[in-house]
Amino acid sequence: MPPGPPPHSRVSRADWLRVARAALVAEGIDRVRIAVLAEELDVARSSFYWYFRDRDDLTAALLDEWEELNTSSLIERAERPADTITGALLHVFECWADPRLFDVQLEFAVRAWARGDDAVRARLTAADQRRIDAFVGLHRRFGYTRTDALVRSRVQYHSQIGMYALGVDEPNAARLRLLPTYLEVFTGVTPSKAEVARFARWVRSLER
Amino acid sequence: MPPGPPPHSRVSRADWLRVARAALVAEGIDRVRIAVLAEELDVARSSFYWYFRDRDDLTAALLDEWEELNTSSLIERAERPADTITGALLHVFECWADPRLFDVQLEFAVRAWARGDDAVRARLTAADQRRIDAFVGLHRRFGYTRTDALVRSRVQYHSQIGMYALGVDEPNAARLRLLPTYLEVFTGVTPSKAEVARFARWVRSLER
DNA sequence: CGCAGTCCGTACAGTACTGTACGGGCTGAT
DNA sequence: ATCAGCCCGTACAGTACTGTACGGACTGCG
Repeated sequence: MPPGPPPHSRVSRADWLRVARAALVAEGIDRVRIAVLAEELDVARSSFYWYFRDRDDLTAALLDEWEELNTSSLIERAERPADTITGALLHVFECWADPRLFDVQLEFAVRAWARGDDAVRARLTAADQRRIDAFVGLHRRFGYTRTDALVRSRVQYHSQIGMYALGVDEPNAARLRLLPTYLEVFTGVTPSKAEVARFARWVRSLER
Repeated sequence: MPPGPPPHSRVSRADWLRVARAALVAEGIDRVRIAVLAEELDVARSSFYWYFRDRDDLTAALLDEWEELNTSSLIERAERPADTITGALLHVFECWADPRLFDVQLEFAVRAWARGDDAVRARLTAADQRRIDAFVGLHRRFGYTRTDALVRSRVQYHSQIGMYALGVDEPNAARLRLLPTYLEVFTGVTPSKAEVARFARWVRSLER
């Protein structure tokens, strides 16, 4: 087992990161304030400077966390083999349905952050490119032309990001009802009832 | 002609709004600071309190500006008559191509702002609903089913918002090359060469 | 020409932070 | 038992703001 923190340690680096990430998600990077986090953790600010060099050190760690979490599962799902294009898309959709695979709140907090920080923007742009490339590869394996693969990848990825940007939150039942139509618009192909039903079962199994 | 400001007035309310909007767009609402704006305008902070009650008064005015600008032209274009569904969509696309009809930077600054402010979020959600409703009406006029109209409206609006969220900026030539494919994915209908060519001419006329 | 009203400079008090200095309690290892 | 090293409390100095008070310059109007 991993060596836990010494018992005389009131908070850990992970605790600072946890409350910082919560603040980033809830109110944006500008309101990630050491003084505020210290108050939430009920500890003196000087504790912070034990675990982090300064505030920049903390924000860099937050960005690393995001990069580690959100891009890998998306790419892994896009590369997973499937019998049909609609089935392949449904593999990707798992990321949009399961918060453990893709943290939407964190994603958008980082996007808002990137608006005022060029270094963050650069890492975000690179991540977007890697994700789109994986989507294009997925379509190419099913015989779409280069242009079709690019446009459909963009429409799919952009509309998902856009939906999150709008903060749409629909109950799963309504979303599943529209799912076949989404798949048909996205791919130009009618999905089989079986694969849609399988995905619907998977989503409902998540709810518990 | 409108009565200009008195000559002994160094700055106007519009000046304050202008630099505030620039700061909002560039760095987010949290960095719209009266002291900073005053320095940019090269005027004392006390001038601010002549034109605005306090900082909240300024941010409310910024939100009004956004609501006035960005939603009306989008809805107007969505309601404009057309011979084909693709032609109707091209009317809407004018907003995405002409910064005078839709200020993308302002739009996303407001979306980032809404993440940490419930009142802003409420106005944003209402605006999104009005826009989507206009899109759905457009599709219904061309015979799409309720479900199809809703899904296609969302895919179109969300993917546009998502593209902006990603900060994609492609040269017009590349974008126009992909335009027919986008239209076909969005509508399920192949656009005529004539309407695409007409739109391309209009875009290029904007560049000058 | 004087006056009412407009607009801004200066000054003050207060708030909310940042980073650093320093000391001390607590811990496990020797 | 003591000691090095970990972790945090307190205190200090500095920065970047906010809103208010007040006076004065400057304007068009009677």
